[in-house]
Amino acid sequence: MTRPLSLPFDPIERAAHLWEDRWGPSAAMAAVTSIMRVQQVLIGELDGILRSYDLTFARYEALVLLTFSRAGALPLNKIGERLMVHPTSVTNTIDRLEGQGLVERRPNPADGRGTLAAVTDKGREVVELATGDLIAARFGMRAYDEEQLRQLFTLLRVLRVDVGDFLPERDDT
Amino acid sequence: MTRPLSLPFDPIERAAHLWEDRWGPSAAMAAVTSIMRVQQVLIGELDGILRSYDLTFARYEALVLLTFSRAGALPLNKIGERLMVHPTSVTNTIDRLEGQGLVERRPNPADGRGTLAAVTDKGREVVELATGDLIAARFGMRAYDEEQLRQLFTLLRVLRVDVGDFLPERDDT
DNA sequence: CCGATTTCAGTAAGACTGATATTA
DNA sequence: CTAATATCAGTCATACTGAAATCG
Repeated sequence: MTRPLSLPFDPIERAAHLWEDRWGPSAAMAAVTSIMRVQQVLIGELDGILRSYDLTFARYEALVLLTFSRAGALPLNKIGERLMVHPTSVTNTIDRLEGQGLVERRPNPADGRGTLAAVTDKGREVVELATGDLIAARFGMRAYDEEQLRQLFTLLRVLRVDVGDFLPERDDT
Repeated sequence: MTRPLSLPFDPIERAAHLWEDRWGPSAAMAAVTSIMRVQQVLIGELDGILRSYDLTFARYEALVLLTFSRAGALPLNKIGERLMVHPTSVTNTIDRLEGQGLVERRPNPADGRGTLAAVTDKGREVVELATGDLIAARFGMRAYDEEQLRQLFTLLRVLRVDVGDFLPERDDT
């Protein structure tokens, strides 16, 4: 992306003012547009960092998920559930990781229909290195302190609950 | 996207805990992952709404931008600047809008190298209708009240300033 | 000549639909 | 039999690189 020097004004704020004059309250529109823009910036930076390892953030997430599982292996459908991606996208992601030797496919001993994706040793090495780089770059979130990061997480979780990504913690009393 | 019924736990929060045990503070990772997920949810809903008009959110944004300009027309490079998209993407976006009869290309009278994109009457109609639908859907942000929307905007602006999207308002005293 | 504007050709990653083989 | 699992083929919108034509 060409970074064509900062605009002298906030383009989203400007749009919001014009919006307000024409269609009324613009807070939702301004927030949505901000999310889109921030996501675009972040994915650009993260994919840029991961390019050295021939990874994208999507594939990195899958790898990390596998290293988090006890056996270093998960059924593809579980991967899709956790990462919230389409089954065909999981197949595609694992194809690529397998092609890079970071993951291996095995039949699922517990379900003859299923396949497990298992991290290889090389996969674990790459995750460690890539994670180091991402942490050094603070995941592209250098602008925020810990408190702000928590605020963001909490605010965004409101929507994730609302769309039914997961059931909010039940009280076990 | 198959919406495979809510998980009984927050997958991002779970990942954050495992992360913490292994690599330390996870707030940045949790926030980034949340942004990615929320963006995915929102783009899915917005593009779904706009599909009736054969639009995507990206093309809708370009159309709105044009209707906000005085003459209903802007040079392609200005569109790219405001929407923060790559020049070739602007060409592609305008190609599609033009193919749908929502926009017309004209030579830029002020710069022989340049091209203007101008909204057509049909383009203005479609924007009105599509905007009505988006507002009815509250831009996918039904989970939030006005105060939270402002918080989100403000928090996200911190990053947009940090990466140099625009110069924060100077004080004209 | 240098630089800005736009387009084009080509590549890549991802999201999705619809169909299919396999197995619970 | 139905439903779940994974894959495949193919489509689509987008992002990008590199090169080129045009003009200031």
